[in-house]
Amino acid sequence: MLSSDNDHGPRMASPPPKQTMKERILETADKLFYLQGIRAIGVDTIAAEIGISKRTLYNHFPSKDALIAAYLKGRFVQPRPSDKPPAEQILATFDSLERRFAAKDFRGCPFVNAVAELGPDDGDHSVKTIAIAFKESRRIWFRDLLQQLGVADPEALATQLVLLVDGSIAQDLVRDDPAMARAAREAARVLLINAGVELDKPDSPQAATRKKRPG
Amino acid sequence: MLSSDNDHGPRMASPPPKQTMKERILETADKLFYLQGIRAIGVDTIAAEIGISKRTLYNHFPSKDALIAAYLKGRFVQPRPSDKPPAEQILATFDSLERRFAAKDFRGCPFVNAVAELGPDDGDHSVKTIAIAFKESRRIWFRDLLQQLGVADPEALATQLVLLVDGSIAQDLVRDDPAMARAAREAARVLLINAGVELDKPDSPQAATRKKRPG
DNA sequence: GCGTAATTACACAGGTCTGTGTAACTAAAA
DNA sequence: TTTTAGTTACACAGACCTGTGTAATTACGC
Repeated sequence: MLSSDNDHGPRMASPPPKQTMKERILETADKLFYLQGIRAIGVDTIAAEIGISKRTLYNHFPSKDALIAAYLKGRFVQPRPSDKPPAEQILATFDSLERRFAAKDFRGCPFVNAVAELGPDDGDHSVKTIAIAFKESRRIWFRDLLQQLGVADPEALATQLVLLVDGSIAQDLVRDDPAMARAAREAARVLLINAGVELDKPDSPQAATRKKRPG
Repeated sequence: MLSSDNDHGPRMASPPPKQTMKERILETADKLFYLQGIRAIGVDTIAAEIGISKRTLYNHFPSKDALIAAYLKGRFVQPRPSDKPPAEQILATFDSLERRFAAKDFRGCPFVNAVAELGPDDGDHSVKTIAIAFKESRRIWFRDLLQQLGVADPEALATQLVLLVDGSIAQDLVRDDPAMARAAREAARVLLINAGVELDKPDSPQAATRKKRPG
């Protein structure tokens, strides 16, 4: 008996993976869509990468558009709640970004990329809808933390923080420079301090000084 | 004398435009590439939009890649020098952004979009090279203005400002919300003030206050 | 063994894309 | 007029794309 690479059957009792076929397809689509681009990857490529027939792929997803939507929905993960102080959580966001930038397989924000790629031709508009929901969820996450910190205008500051996040992502996408995350972190520190948030670790005695203007 | 590139020669007697065929192609490619996406637009579509044959297009550009490169190079425009005070110029950047966001035909940063669309399959890597050069030129523009203002670390602050620019662009791309530019402007104001820059118009008495933390 | 359900191989329709080849046409320059 | 250069119409190659149809195969539960 061959039982090949996992085990057998429709729901294969695979020792290591323990994945549904649908999960395997989605996982592979996620990798290729994100790394190479949605338009650049055809369903044949995905099926070939897994080693299945194109027909099997279409037995699990009715169309490529459905696969794209599933891909984006799968990328929509909420940050898990943390017991660390809110200010630390906020700054840790940028540390996490820096780590992801340093990774070889970082290719920007999948939602922004999808909107840029698919453009206004988004068939059922689900792509843009998902992208907007994701961006808003990030903003809300910041806002709630800022509310806990008691800042005067959490809505406005949360928006400014997501600008720094998305800005550093866009910059890193074209420049491949993880330092963009550090720059964003520094800017976020200034904005937080300006809003009255007390930060314990003054890890950079930057700015607030001013050279004399020549003239 | 060869009387430049429009005056006469093999061009058709077009009364109003006075454009080279090459310019017309590039102009149309620019519009379609930017609005619909590079991968979404074929050379046939561009030729049809102008009303010329595909053959003519290929007589002026050896390949679609060359046309893409020309499109991006054409988008690479330096901001013209201004005699306004540096701080005003910096903040005016965000006002200009807000105006562009409000326009119906704004679809994000063409360079970021191109990198996102073409991905790592960028044939001769010219796309990413151009994109990097553009982003850097923007940063340098900010940096030089900040140097004139005498801030302590113009390099770092310039980077933070471009993060706000690109962040607001990315956010507007998915959310279609020109308010992102205002949020970026407010954040830029805080960063400038924190760096010791004197701003004359305090157009928003925001932040710097802090509600009592519950607990 | 038998039934059931997933999967496979494979062909194919119909569309799009980039890029080329060619002969005829147009209009200005010489 | 003759030459020359740009343009046009049109066919076509070769590739890729999404999605379907079908009959054979596999491997399970019973």
